Amino acid sequence: MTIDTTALAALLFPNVTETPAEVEARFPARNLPEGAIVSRMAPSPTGFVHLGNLVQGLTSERMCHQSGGTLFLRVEDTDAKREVPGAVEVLIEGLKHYGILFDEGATVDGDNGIYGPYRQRQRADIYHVFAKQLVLQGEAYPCFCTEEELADIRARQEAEKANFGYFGKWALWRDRPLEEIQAALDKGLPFVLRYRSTGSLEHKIKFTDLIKGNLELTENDMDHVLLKSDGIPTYHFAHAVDDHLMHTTHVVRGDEWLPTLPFHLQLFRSLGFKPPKYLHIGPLMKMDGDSKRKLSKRKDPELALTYYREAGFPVKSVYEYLMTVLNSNFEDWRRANPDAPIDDFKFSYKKMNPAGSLFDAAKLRDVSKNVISRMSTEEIYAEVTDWAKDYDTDLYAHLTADADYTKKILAIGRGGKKPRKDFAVLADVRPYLDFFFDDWFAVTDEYPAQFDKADILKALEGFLATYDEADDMTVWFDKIKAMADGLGFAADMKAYKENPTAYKGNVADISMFLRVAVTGRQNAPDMYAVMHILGPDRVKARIEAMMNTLRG
RNA sequence: GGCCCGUUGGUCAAGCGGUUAAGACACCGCCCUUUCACGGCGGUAACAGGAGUUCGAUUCUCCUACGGGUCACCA
Repeated sequence: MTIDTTALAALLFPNVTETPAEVEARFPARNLPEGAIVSRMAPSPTGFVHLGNLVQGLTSERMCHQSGGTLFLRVEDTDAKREVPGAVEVLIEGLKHYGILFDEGATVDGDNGIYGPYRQRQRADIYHVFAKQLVLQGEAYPCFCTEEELADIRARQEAEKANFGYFGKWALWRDRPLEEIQAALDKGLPFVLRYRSTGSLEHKIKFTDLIKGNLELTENDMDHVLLKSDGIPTYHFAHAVDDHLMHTTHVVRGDEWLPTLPFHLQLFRSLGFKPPKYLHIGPLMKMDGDSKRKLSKRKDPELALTYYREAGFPVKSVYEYLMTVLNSNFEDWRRANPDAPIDDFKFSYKKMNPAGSLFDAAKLRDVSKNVISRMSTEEIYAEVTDWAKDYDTDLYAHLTADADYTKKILAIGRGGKKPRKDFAVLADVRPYLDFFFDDWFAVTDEYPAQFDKADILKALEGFLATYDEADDMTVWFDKIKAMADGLGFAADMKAYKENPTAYKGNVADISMFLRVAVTGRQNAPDMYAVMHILGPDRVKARIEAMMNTLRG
């Protein structure tokens, strides 16, 4: 049975007057150098940006910008039900925060570029032109099935152990005569537009994915929905139309799209479009008990980018961590070029792993430690104050009260070949430097029990007796050694190790006595530097306070 | 259940027919060191299993197992 497609198209799209060719003329080819890659990020505005978005975005961004191409942002807001108010802004700001720079596309204020609108809901007219074309070609038809009918089909398929879906004999409206469609329309029944698939499960298609390699997939035999009852397209249809009109050359997306790829290819062919190249990325997984599973938005807070921001991971850290996951040679490159800007790294999709990878929080911390250790004093200061302003206002107040003082602290052991690596996250800064602030500093007398209080007192006294801030480090430490010797503590570590029982302790212990008095703890950065930053008055005051405590 | 993808040490991950199977994180030991943070040296630890193809398979093919994904008017 054949149907009059011209009549059907007129019935379904009475207001569509533009032709596909006219629409195409509004989206001219891009004027870009040979080999330039055009790609996009096409997230749906669900209210937050997640790690997967960033992985995909980073890949697209590197490919576009390293090839002299264009990266644009398209908002896939086709699902009105899931729309979260303000989500587009959250999305754009979030991506900007992580340094994904778009050349074109949706912005907070509107659109930037000639291939817009870049919000799909605003492109309804465009999709309708192509939908009408498919109807005319006999490759699309309206379906008036209700939710109940669809559920019933599914139930019967389950009972029969048949494949699920709307296809073949289950496709109730696939071959209805025009009169019935007309009647349903007259009744004002809602309908969706479906693709009339001629594919078969018996047929395989060969396909080359840039990450997964050569694939053999089964043809699509399902009559998927093209336009929803509100006239807005599904992802599939919007993808084909938009990426064609916007001249996308490469599509980077999660491999959960692989099963629908045959359908997408089918659509491109029906529409007469050349499909883009595809890169399907494996999912990010996490350990859940004994098994791996894909990171889930609902269960895993660490999927949201805001989680890392709150925890105090600098943007650069997250970026570099992701780069180590995406391109395995990145770490080698970074070791060889510790100070090079990350943009100098030659990113290659060929180095990407076809399998999903487990998100490794320990590795992230390690990468972050290195990233932060490489920052200049100014940079770490800016990073930590920026973070503290939002997440630790008390710390922020302390850090900014005297910026020069704070910078001196942050400068300890910074620079040089073996910089200190104290911070994995910016939140680590507070416990690291709290003792530099008098209102945070607390006197403790928690000395290990094996030491005699009298010796500790004598050491503190002895130190104060000869302390001169003008001493250079060698002189300063020689004085401590001399004092240690006088108290029966070994000044020379080697001598001590050879015969530990001959001494009450060693110079390390003496240093520890001072350290506890001055910093309130047994572990701290270099004491010489610490004392110089605190200044002689405070050093003295703290040591004296400790002596009073010890005397009871 | 159908279809699809994947599987190298605890984790990330090189390798792309012949290697003593890299490296990083984590872990352990030693060294350096006035503590810590670094740094150096070393160590434990892997090709899921089985058939083929081949002179030779981690690399190619098939089967099984396991893991993951997908089968919406969500993307």
